[in-house]
Order: sequence, then C-alpha cells, then structure tokens
Amino acid sequence: MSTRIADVLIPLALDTAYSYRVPEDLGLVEGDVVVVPLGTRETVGVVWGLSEGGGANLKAVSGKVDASRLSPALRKLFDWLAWYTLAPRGSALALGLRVPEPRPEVPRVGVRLTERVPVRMTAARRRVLEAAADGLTRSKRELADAAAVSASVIDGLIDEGALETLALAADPVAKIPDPGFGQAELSEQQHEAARAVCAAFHDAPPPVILLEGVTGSGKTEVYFEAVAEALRAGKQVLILMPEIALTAQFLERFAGRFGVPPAVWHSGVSSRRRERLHAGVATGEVQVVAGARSALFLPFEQLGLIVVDEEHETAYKQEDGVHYHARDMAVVRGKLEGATVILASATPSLESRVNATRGRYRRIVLPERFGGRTMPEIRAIDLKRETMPRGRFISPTLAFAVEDTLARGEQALLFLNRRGYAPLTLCRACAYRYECPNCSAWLVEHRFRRALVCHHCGHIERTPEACRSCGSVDSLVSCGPGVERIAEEVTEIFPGRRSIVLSSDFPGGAERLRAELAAVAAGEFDLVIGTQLVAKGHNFPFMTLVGVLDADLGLASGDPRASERTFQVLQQVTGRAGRGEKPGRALVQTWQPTHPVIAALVSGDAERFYREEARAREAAGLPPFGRLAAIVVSAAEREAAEAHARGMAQVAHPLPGVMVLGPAEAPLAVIRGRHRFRLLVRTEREVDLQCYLRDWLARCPKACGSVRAIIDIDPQSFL
DNA sequence: AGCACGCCGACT
DNA sequence: GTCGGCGTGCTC
Repeated sequence: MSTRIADVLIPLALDTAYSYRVPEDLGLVEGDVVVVPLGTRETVGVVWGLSEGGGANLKAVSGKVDASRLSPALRKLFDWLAWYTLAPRGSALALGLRVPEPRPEVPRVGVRLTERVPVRMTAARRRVLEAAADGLTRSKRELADAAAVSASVIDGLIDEGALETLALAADPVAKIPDPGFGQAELSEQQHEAARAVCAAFHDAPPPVILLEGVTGSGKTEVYFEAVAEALRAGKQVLILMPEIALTAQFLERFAGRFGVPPAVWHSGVSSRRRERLHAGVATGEVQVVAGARSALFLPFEQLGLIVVDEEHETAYKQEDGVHYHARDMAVVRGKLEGATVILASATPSLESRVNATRGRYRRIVLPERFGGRTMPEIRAIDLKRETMPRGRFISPTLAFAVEDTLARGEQALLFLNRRGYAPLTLCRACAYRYECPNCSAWLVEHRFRRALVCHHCGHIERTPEACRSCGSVDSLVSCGPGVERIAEEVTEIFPGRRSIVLSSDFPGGAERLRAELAAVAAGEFDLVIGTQLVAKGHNFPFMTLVGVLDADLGLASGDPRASERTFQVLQQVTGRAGRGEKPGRALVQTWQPTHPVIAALVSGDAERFYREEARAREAAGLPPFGRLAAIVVSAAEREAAEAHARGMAQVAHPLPGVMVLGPAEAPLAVIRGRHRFRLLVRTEREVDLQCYLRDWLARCPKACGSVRAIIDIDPQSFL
C-alpha cells in the first residue's frame, strides 16, 4: 500500500520543498500548482517532485489549482536562480508564480442600432445615431468615443430602445503580430546584420548574440528582423527593456513593423490585465511580450527569442528581495528554453564585451549610422589651457562653438551630470561644510527650491541664512556647478536665447517633462542644459552641438565601475549630436585629456577603451566583474560566526560599524545590528564566492536559510 | 508571508 | 491579576 508523495515548493522564503500525501483522485503531475495546508492556513505551491512513499503521517494536498502548469524549463530556471543568488528556492519561485484570483466573468456588452427612433432628439444623440448608422456592433466605450459623447448618452438611448445591447465575445488578450507587415528598408549594413542574426536563430544550440551598434545605427530594426524570423517559425518572443524605455514611441515603432503593438508587461499594468497576459503567454496566444525585468518569469510555452535591449542598463539589476540581474537570467533562460538571446546596446557592459571576446557570445557590430548620417566629431577641450572667467564653467572655446551653432539656427546641448545649483555649500568664516546628517555626503544646493538636499538618502533642509556652525550671516558660498547654475551662466553669456533645464527635478512630473522633450525635438529651444536624463530616448533632429561641461565627473568616485559608466554616458550624450540632416560635433571639457576614458571617447575607438579597461582590471588583480554577499544570521548563530571570523586578519573598512576580517583575497566583514548581524563576503570571482559561502555555510548550518543577498561590488548600492 | 508562542510593561 | 506590544521561529 504505497502512497504518492508530492514535494511542494511554496513561494515563501523556504529553501526546501515540503512533502504532502497525494489523494488518489487528484492526478498530479510535476509542475502543477496546488493548494496545501501550511501551519494553520492554506497556501498555494508548485509540485516540484513526485515519488512513491510509505505514506507516513503527512498532511494531504488540498487540491489542484486550475492554473497553468510550470514547465520543466521554468522550474529549472527558478532552481538555478536560487542556487546562483543563494536565495531560498521558494523566494525565487515567488518571483514568477501568479495565482489567478477567482473573479466573476464580466460579460462585455456591445450595442447596436435598432429600428426604433428616440422620442426626443438632441445633438449628442444625433451624433451617436450617425456613428452607429452602419449597423455594426460596438462596445459602449467605442461608440461613445466615436460620437464624442459621454457614456450616459448611450445609456439614455438604450433606455429608449433606440440601441439594443448584446453580449460581445471577449476581445483577445493581444493582437497577432504579422512578420510580413511593414518590412523596413534596411541599409546594407543593417541587412547584413539582420541576415546574420536570423541565420543564428536556426543554429543548434541557439547562440547568445551581442548586437552592438552605435547610437542611430538602427539596432532596433535589426532585432525586429530576428523577431519576424521567430514569429515565422511559430515561436514566442520576449523583448526585455528598462521600464523607462517602454514608451509609446517604441510601441509605435513595433506596430509599424508588425501591424500591431506588442503585449506590454511592467509594474503599471493592472493586475487583471497581468493575469490575462500570464494565461495568454502560457497558452501561446500571446506571441510577443515587451516588458520590464519581471517579464522574464512569464510561463512561455514556445519561447524562441529573448531580446535584452540596452543590455548595459543598471535597471536590470534587482536590488531587493532576491538579487538578480535580468540580463544574466535572460541568458540562462535562453539556454534552458533553447531560445536565441540577443543583447543589444550601443555601449555594452564590460562583462558582455568580455564574454564576447572569450567566445561565449557571438558579436555582431553595426559600426555606422543609418541613412548616411555620420558620427559626431568629438574633441577634448583641455581646461588647463583655457582661461576660465572667474565663477564660470563654460570655457571660451565652448562658448564660441555654442554661439556659432546658435547663429546657424541649430541647437546645442550642455551636459552636466549634476542636479541642483551647487554640490557643496561652505562657510567662508569657519570653513564649515554642509553635510547630510544621515550619510555624511555633501548637501546639494537647490536654489529654485531654496533647499539643501542629500542626493543619497533624500534628506532635505531649508537653505540657511546664517552658518549653522559659527552663526555668521552672508558667509555661505556655493561651490561648484550644477545644472541650475549653468542655466544662470547661459542667460548671462547667451542673452535672449531660449534655454531649458532638463533633469529629474523637472517640476510638473513625467507628463510635463515628456512634453518639453517633444518641444526640444520640435526646435522650440535653442539651448538645453541637461543631466543624464537627456542622454538617451528622444531624438533631437536640430541638435548639432553637444558640450560636456565636466567629463571628469564620476571618474574618481571609487566605484569600480566608474570608468565604464562614465564612458557609457559620455558616448551616449555625445551621440545626441548630428542625428538630423546636419552633421554634429561634440566638445568635451576635461582636466585630463589623456585619461583612457577621455582618449577613447575622443578617438571614437570604443574597442580601445574596453581593451584597456579589461587590461587595467587584470593588472590590478580585479576581475571584469565581481560580487558582494550579505548573510544575515540569527542572534543564536552570532557566536559561531564570530568565532569563525576571529581567526582572520582585520582590514580597515570605510563603513561605520563594519568590521572587515579575513584574507585579503576574500575579506569577510561583520556588521553588528541590534538583534541580527551580517556577514559580508567580498570575493574576486563569482565562482570563488559560491565556494567560499558554501564552505562557510557548512560550518554554520543554521545560517543556510538566511543568506539574503548577492550584489555587485558597488559601494553605492551597498550603502 | 502569516501565524503562534512567549516574554515584558501598563491598565480595566 | 490579564491585555497586548513586539521579537523570534516554524510551517511537510
């Protein structure tokens, strides 16, 4: 008398699947979604394994949920993700498990014209009757929109019998994209790249492709051809993008190529719609999903292609809960599903370039701009050779170039990656610096808001009249530039020019900002002063000059990715010049024109940057990428962990309350908390980290379920 | 994640 | 005396 046992993984912070007895008549299969008793309540879970057992006194599975079954590939993905990130398997599962709430089916109502004429006629009613004159059935909303009336007019006509209601078939979750709809005209280069990408789609095993193309080279059109190829092969496609890149503009472009927009998945999509999409993806009805990171865990039935657009974007990094990088997970999912993966970027991350060089990824390059446009000419302005007017940040050379550009009726962009008015406020009398009380970073002056703001933690205080330290009045000076201060300078040296400051502080929110970006694109401004916000997105056809005010900003931040990030953002922002009819140029103000980042940027030789950066890291004994892990253990484990740490050498650490211990190649830090404390392990390579942690956990078994995080080495995210 | 259990301070 | 605050640990 053997019983069937189901090992059920529950989407909670649990690493082990729990065993339940399977009732005879349930007919469970691995991957089924089930309801099981857990403690005093009932929870949903997924059958991770089935076996024949002795039928011990286990609780029984309560029932099967009529939801999509998780495919073996998806279950493997969650297992792998949990293993890789050292997260409990249940937490990994929680990222992708979605259980449909039982909702009453709301029948969609359509209305249609009848023979009956309403007793009283009004202008609004007449418009409705005209719009409905063709006798077709429409939804209330549609008819109201077509006649430009409110829904109550329609209701009135229904009451009078002039319109009749009838049940409407539920509309499809997503429209069917047509791979042959609007084949774009491709340049020779794009064509060649598209052919290579499409050919690779049929390779076995399917490759990971790094599609690298300079700004304006038409990467999107190229990967759209791969999407078309996948659709023709009857496969589903996932396009991952940073949430902010999922714009109406992108959807229109997609619709221009495939006839309809893709299904969209991001945090703003309603839960009802998500549920329908989830189900539609599982049945294969939804063929293309464009989505933010979490779309990675949708239960695709026949996934053939994953595109990761702007693969270098940091938005792909999940920093709370389970720490994962969506780009890397996309590569893993591609492998598990047998799907081709395309990583697209104008400025790839260092690790993707390294992977391409090592032959793990196939590299396809679009070196030129589309439509005969040329890349902007980039020149450095050596600030050591400029005579800067006192209190000014725009050099005479740059000012002259701006004047010249404006005189020709073209636009210029002045780029400074610093919000606010001035990054530092200090007292002339006592040399007191205004620092954040929470994180001791400098407080940034925002003159417009009359406040000092911490860009780290959000702390805000009113700009003081007198020095907080010595009480002197009128002794405070603003040091260094922010975009607001540059705007002030611009009105002084280019009087009468229409200028605008664009940063994430822009008053009026995202809607206003979008409108202003459109206004810039339409040529309604002469000068744009902007932060990183203007580095990508909207195309500005009249912009022919980009001036970078401080190219060195960010190079000395201590972040191991500082060079890479700076290079990427400078490449993007200088690439804004000359995307319209006329060629563009960029002038880059710097104190260190021979710095590898600046030299590579000016020479237009990205290869050189990546090569040198990889070499520099190797020489410094750093890997191209590294990780930090935090383990949270219970108070009971504290002693054992400390005993283990005691045998290790101490190393200084800049973080308050952190004690760093351990050998130099794998230091171990201990942060004391009130009731918990953390162990932070830094290591040179991911593989080492895994080994190190596993070894550590073996000695400290109870800590195993409590490993909380693996994060990139990045002091910012760590703080 | 929820829920129970247990240990402390402060109230009808 | 007990009510309830939170901190801790368990759930097949």
